[in-house]
Amino acid sequence: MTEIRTRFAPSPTGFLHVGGLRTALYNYLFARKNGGTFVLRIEDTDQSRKVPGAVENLIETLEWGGIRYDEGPGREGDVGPYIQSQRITLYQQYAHRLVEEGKAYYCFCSADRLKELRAKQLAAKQATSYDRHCRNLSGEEVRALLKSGVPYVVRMKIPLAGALTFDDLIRGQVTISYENIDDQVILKSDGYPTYHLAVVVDDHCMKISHVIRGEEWLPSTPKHVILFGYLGWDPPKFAHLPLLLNPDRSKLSKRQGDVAVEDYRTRGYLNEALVNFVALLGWNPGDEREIFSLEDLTKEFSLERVNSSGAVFNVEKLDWMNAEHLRQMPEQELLNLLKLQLASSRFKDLKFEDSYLLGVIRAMRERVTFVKEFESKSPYFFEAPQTYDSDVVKKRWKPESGGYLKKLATTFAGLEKTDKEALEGALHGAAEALGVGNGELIHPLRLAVSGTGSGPGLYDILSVLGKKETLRRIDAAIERLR
RNA sequence: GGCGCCAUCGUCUAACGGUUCAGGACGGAGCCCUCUCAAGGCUCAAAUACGGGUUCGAUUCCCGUUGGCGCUACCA
Repeated sequence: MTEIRTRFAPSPTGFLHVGGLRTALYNYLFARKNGGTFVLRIEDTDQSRKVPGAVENLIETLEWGGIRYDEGPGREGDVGPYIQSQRITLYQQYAHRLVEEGKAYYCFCSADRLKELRAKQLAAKQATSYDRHCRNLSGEEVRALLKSGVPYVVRMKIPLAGALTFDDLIRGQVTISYENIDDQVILKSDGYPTYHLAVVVDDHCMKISHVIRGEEWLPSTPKHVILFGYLGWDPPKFAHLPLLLNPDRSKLSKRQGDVAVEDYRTRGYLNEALVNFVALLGWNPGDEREIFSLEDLTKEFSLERVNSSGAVFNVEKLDWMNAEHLRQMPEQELLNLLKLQLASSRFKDLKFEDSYLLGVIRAMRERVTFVKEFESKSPYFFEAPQTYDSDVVKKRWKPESGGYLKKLATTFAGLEKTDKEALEGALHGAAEALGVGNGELIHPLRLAVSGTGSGPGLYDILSVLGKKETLRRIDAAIERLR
């Protein structure tokens, strides 16, 4: 059996798209699952669309997602280089070989002629396609044109009649008639190959066994299959993934929300949550599990379970998944994330003990979707309340509350142990002594220490804050809410 | 326009001709738990696009229609 080799081949025209993340992920998972190799190749054959820094950004973002390539830029294997602009002579050799063998031809048609042809076809309501004008040039004509320095491209010859059928691992057999395929340009006038030539040459030279890519490539796959045949190579197996869609079911794009992986990263999504989420857009394990680590996915993934219809990128479910991953995360890991978050917050100058932050984590973990919400949803763990929620004051703070809390404070002050049980016992005792229900103390106290009416259990808050801080906040509240 | 792909709750999906009043999850509604808010548990509403076949039997297979999307560049 031949070795499994997959590749992710983005063009460095900007940031990594979430659709790209999923494509990369599936390639990575398939390789991992089958003991194969995952290759990263940069397709930068369009000079005009190059964006500086995009390659570095792509790699960095992939690594953030935990998708580590085995071979690629900076991680050379035997079949490099892995950047197409460094391989152009290779493509040129093959392009000219195809011309020599009569499987491709020079085309000297100007952009203007092509444009005109197009306009004419459009006006006549015909399919727009190249009219193969240069396919019929004589040897002398070609030599003369070449000699006079007229710019040219190389086009592949598509058979004039018949049809081509290829197998797709996800879609089964796909058939397209040759008459619907253009004599595709494979080498541009600037000497760079087009995607079609480069992808075929590289997938062969890099010994790629499975081409797993987006569905937008399905219509051009026949061209690739023809090229593999012309070059005398066996084509790899193809698997065309369903598209990721906007809520309105158009192809996922900017405008209708974030599409860059980096955007989700800065918005606070966990890498494992985003990866888990995109993995499930088009694939499922066959049972009802939904929460997976990258490692789990590696064990479970199979191309057979990839489906063929497009999937809407539903942020609400992503949010839920992020919360799930947050809840499952080991405390120490969450602690590190929280420290990072705090370091870039308005509390960055304050110092908190790990044990204190761990207390915050235990109290808030079930209540947050993002790490930053530890800060935004419960700022009272990091600073005393400056104001008190007026609705809660109206509902919970009665004229006698101040007096009750004063009494409660005295009880607390006398406490030696201030764990949850001791605090609860003390509060119950105080309520009984005052002859009121526990709620008459609990609610005003929550308001006093947190400034809000919602959040973790009161005793959890108190035990995290500690006795001294609790008493200080009670005093402040009595003063201010008088 | 031409060609191709796709079609189950609002969304992600399960079902690989019959254990199905079509299952799960997100979101929504309600109830329980409860010091609040969450989390959790329980319950409810919500789908096989349409029309023909094939078959004893179709969500499942075939055809057509409709719809959506993609491709149709010297972009990938």
